[in-house]
Amino acid sequence: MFEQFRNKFPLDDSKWNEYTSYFKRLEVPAKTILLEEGEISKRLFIIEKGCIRVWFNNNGKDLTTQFFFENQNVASIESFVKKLPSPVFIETIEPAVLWWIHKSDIDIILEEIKEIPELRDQFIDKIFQRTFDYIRHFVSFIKDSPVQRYLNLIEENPQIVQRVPQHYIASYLGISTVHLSRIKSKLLQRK
Amino acid sequence: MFEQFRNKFPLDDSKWNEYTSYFKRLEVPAKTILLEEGEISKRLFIIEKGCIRVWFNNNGKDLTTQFFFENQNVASIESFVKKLPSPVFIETIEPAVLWWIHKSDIDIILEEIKEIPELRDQFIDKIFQRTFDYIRHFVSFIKDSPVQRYLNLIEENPQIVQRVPQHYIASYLGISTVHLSRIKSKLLQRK
DNA sequence: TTCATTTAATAACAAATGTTATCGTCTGCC
DNA sequence: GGCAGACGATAACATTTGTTATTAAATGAA
Repeated sequence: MFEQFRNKFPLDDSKWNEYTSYFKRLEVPAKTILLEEGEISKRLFIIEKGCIRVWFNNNGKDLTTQFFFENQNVASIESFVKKLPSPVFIETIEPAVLWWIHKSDIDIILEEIKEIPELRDQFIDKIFQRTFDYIRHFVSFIKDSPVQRYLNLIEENPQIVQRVPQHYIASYLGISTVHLSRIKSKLLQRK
Repeated sequence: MFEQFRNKFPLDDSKWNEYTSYFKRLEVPAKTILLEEGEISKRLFIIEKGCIRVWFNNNGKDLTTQFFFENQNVASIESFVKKLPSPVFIETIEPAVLWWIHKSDIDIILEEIKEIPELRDQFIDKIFQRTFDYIRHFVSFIKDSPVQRYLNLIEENPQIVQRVPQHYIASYLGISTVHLSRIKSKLLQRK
């Protein structure tokens, strides 16, 4: 699982082995809740196989805010970083193989990593990049119509359209399931 | 201008004086464009007095994405960090007194600061916090109705409602000027 | 002050989107 | 194989929101 990342980290083998040994493997069925709303996020997950959504309950309806797939890492980020109750659920969509690491272990790794300029800068870049991604996502919400957002999704994130049930996608796009269904059928007519 | 921040930075006076000397004062009228769309953002602004908006042109209509007030700092963040053309304009709303620092000077300061654990962690916290703020803002967009978003704005950011022309606020809320006007009059009726 | 410009309110109408309900299909499980 | 539950399409209708046009008020510059 971790070999593919090996060359990204200028660490000697003993450190590398120590760090990877912190991760535990976890196999779960579809619709498994990995983090409850209100719980403090203490585990960071890396997805070996499967797909995960982040969502929250809004007046009885669930709103999905993010999807994650193979090789991505998932946590309720503010809860994880600041030890606050999570505003969201984290739940598998498909049966999944995951690796997770405890917050306290990550903290140990980070303290050490922050002393190595190259890795520290890599870490800072990652946080920045995450911010930029959120900004992009946000801007597309105020800029694009639902139809355009759906077309963007097909273009930029085909995995979501292919692997995720449609009603989750609808709430991710900020529209009702009925409306998404209408959008799809109108797009089909044009072809 | 900078004395108020002095105690936040564990630096000796010589470093402090060097760093603050990088900043230049700038006084501009209302509706001054500080950064053009397409331009690479090379200046970070700190607002001593006045108010600024960040916006972009979407099919002939301008969409405002952010407002900034006294003591906040402003740049087209991804453009500034990655030296890419800015997708947005930065423009004063009121006559303003600003202090700005060149990207190359910030880079010098950051390189030094990253070696001081306390300041480095402060910097990392700032980036995280910015991300969390974007997430919050984004979530309120998919979660709340325009009426609720307007009420939140009054509650959480009264400065915006008080100092910013209403048509900018409308686009910031993701609605038309007419709709915002309707919302206001309906809220007045209820009282 | 005066005039042009900007800003905000409102009405009338159009378009987009949500809601509820129904039906058919698919899927996983016993 | 059959059944319950999940999923998606569609229709009918309701509500929200946008568009365009008009008017009035506020603002700023000469």
